[in-house]
Amino acid sequence: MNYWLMKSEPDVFGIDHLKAMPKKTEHWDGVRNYQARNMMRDDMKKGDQVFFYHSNCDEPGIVGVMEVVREGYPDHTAFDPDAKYYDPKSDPDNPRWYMVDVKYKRHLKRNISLRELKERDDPKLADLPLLRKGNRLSIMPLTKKHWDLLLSLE
DNA sequence: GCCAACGTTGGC
DNA sequence: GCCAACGTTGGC
Repeated sequence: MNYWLMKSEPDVFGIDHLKAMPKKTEHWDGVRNYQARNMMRDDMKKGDQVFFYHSNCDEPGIVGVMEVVREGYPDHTAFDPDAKYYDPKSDPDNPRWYMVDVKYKRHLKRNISLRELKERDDPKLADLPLLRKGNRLSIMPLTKKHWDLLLSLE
């Protein structure tokens, strides 16, 4: 089992949106970054646990837990000229972008904010990608140690 | 293959 | 809104 963290802007698609979906499940579309694409296409497996992270908001941080319920498949929104993340270089015969389906599991008892994690300044969290300067990856792998440590803070 | 220009992310 | 830190594009 693998552990991940995925970022989304709460104004666009937050954890409450996910919870409100039928079956509390939604496809994670719109990722247009190759590193993140590769992880969704190749590495994310059914049953993997994922932190839902709210970015670009008043208090960026980890807000909940979800689970991968469908493994990588082509992101069809890339084929749609009217879609926000349309990419003419991706077509159904040779899809460039992939997504996974995730299911809401629960909110954390409290939000674990980025600010708090930085202030904590825990050496065990030093190599957490999230805390590394300039890291803009919207999907990142977590070690079980990081996962457990973060969960223990809730 | 280099690198300047440009676009995006995301914290602040 | 600003801007640092990237990633991508495309001319050469």
